[in-house]
This record gives sequence, C-alpha cells and structure tokens, in this order.
Amino acid sequence: MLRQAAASGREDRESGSRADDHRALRLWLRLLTCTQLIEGQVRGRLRERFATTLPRFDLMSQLERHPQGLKMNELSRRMMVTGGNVTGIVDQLAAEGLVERQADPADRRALRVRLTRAGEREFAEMARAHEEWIVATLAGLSRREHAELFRLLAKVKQHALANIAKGAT
Amino acid sequence: MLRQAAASGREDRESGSRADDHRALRLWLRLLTCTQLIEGQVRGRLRERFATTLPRFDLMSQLERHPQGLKMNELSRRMMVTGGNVTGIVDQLAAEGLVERQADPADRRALRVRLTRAGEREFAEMARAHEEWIVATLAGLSRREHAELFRLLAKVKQHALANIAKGAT
DNA sequence: GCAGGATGCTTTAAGTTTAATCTATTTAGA
DNA sequence: TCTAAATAGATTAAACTTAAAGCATCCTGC
Repeated sequence: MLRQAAASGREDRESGSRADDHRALRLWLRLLTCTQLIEGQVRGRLRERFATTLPRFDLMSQLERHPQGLKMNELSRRMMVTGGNVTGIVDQLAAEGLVERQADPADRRALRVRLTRAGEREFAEMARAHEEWIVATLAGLSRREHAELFRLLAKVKQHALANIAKGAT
Repeated sequence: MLRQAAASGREDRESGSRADDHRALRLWLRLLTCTQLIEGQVRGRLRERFATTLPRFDLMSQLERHPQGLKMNELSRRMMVTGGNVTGIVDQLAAEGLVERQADPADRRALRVRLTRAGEREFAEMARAHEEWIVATLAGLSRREHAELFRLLAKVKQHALANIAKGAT
C-alpha cells in the first residue's frame, strides 16, 4: 500500500533549488511542504482509525462550533471549498445520520445544516484524537516559538487576503 | 463564476473557535488557512493566464530544476503524490510536447522524464509570473521576519517528518 | 545460475474537487 | 408593482487523486 509519498523526507519539493531561487519562493515552498506533511498524517490517521476523511472531519468541526447550524454557503466559505463539494459531503453525512438539513424559516432558498446527536458523539471522539496528533506534531516548538509562528502566519494570512481582495475588483 | 471561496475572509475556518481550543490546534488551522489562500490564488491565476493547473506546474518546476531529468518515482516523492498520479500528468504533458520520457540506460524498468525545448520555454514564462505572485503575497514581511518564519517552518517540517517516521515502523 | 523478493511504472475503479451552469428565491430600483 | 440583478443551493462534466493490483525488470543469497 502506497500511503505516504515522500515520507522519507530525504528529498522533497524543496530540494534542488538553484542558487538564484528567491527567498519568497523558498518560503512558500516550505510552507506548502509543512502543510502537506501534516495534512497527509491527519488524513491517513482519520482513515485508519475512524474510517473517515479530512473534508468530512473539517465540515463536522465547523458545525460543532456552531450548534445553531450553518448555511451551505457559510460552510463553503469557511472550509474554502466550492459549493458543489459541500453538497456532496453533506449528502454523505446526512445519509449516515451525522448531520441534518433544516429549512431556514427566514429564507426559503437556504438550508441550515447541523450536527445530529449521533454526529456530536462521533465528532467528540475524533476531535480528541485529532488534537492529540496535532499537539504531538507541534510539540517540538517552545511556547515562545509557537507564539511567534502564530504571529507571523497572521501577517501572511492578512497579506494573502489583501492580495485576493485586490484582484477581485 | 465561483472562483474563490472565502475570498472575502471575514469569516473562515479559524472563526468561532471556542475558548478552550488549544494553541497547537489554532496554529495548525492558521498554517492550513495560509497555505490554502495562497494555493487558491496561484491555482486561479495559472488557469486564467496560462490555462494550466497547479500539479502540471509543480511537475514542470521539478523538471526545470533537474535538466538531466527525473525518474517517475523521484517525481512522485518530490511532489508528494502517488505514482499513478504522476503517470497521468506526465501523459498529458507529453501529449502536448512539453515533456518527454526517455529510457534509462542503466535500468530498463525506469524512465527519465525531462522538459522538452518547448517545455522549457513554456515554463520559463510561467515561472516568472508565479514568482511575482508569491513575492507580492509575501512582500508584507520584513527580511527579518522572512528569515524567522523560514526557520520556524524548518522546525515544524523536521518534527512532522520525525512523526511520520515514527508511525511508519 | 536461479528462486524469491524488491523496485519502477502503469492501469483500474472509486472517490474528491473544481468550474461552470441551472433553478428557485430574494432584493432593489424604476 | 414589476422587472432585473443578486443570492442560495444543486447539478454536471472534467480534472485530479488515491489505493490496489498487475507486469516487467532488477537484485540478493544460496
């Protein structure tokens, strides 16, 4: 079973950069690599231990934070995926009885999606394991480094958002 | 056209975290958000201006760094995707004359993939634009912050790799 | 040499994700 | 009011991705 490409890490996307590659580019590649490494781990473990997928987990985690439910387009925006994607995932989870769709009384176009009791129970268990994995992965950084990284990423996020807004016209 | 979910950025994956969410988790969510924001931008622009996709660009960029060519499994490892995926993308690019497969004289199972002249020309143009986008996105950080972020991500990467190695047994 | 296992690549089927389009509903303005 | 534009959600086709299985070739230890 080929589960994790590049797990060895001896050579990866960043290797072989030529001397004239610029700093910003290398920073971006490293950011991408870190995310994909962690994401790959989480994805594999969710599949092995809970027979679920990352997008399903992500969607449920959004709902868990919003017990009053979220509209489809709110889910789409928060998860940063397209609407069609959300439709498909909600379809699955609803068929399994983990979430439910309710009509929005104020807007007949809209649906409000929320966790069912079973969904809440299921998610609680996954969330505990998930947090353990993440904590373990990031445990090598000191509290100070955590804070600094968090701060720097806030800046990156802010500039990325500004960049998008600019292009959106 | 629904091109960029969450482009507004007023509310995203990180919003609504409950007070007892832990630091590591929030750090991971922010890392993920940053990556997806930038990745979404790059993806959209590659499509609009060059009618290509991120995986195609990624594959070509690996080859550009290795003029002597790379074997299929080296591409797979560096791009962190499965081998079957690489086969498909190379098939496409080869059909368009941007890359070519050459038999490896030392190993008759292996193939060496490299950019064609046309591929080099095509990639050079895309790479220039791509670097501009990335530089612009990360321009808000000082040289010092760049270096610090790079260093911290190196630590994250290292721990993530160690974590994977541990689970691989 | 020569089994038996490992490696390199491809294929297949199933699932995911996207971009674009469609229908229904709401909102805003003449 | 009434029409046009905007919005919410679902749907579709195409692209991407994966896991698993298959075929060919290489390598190791007897």
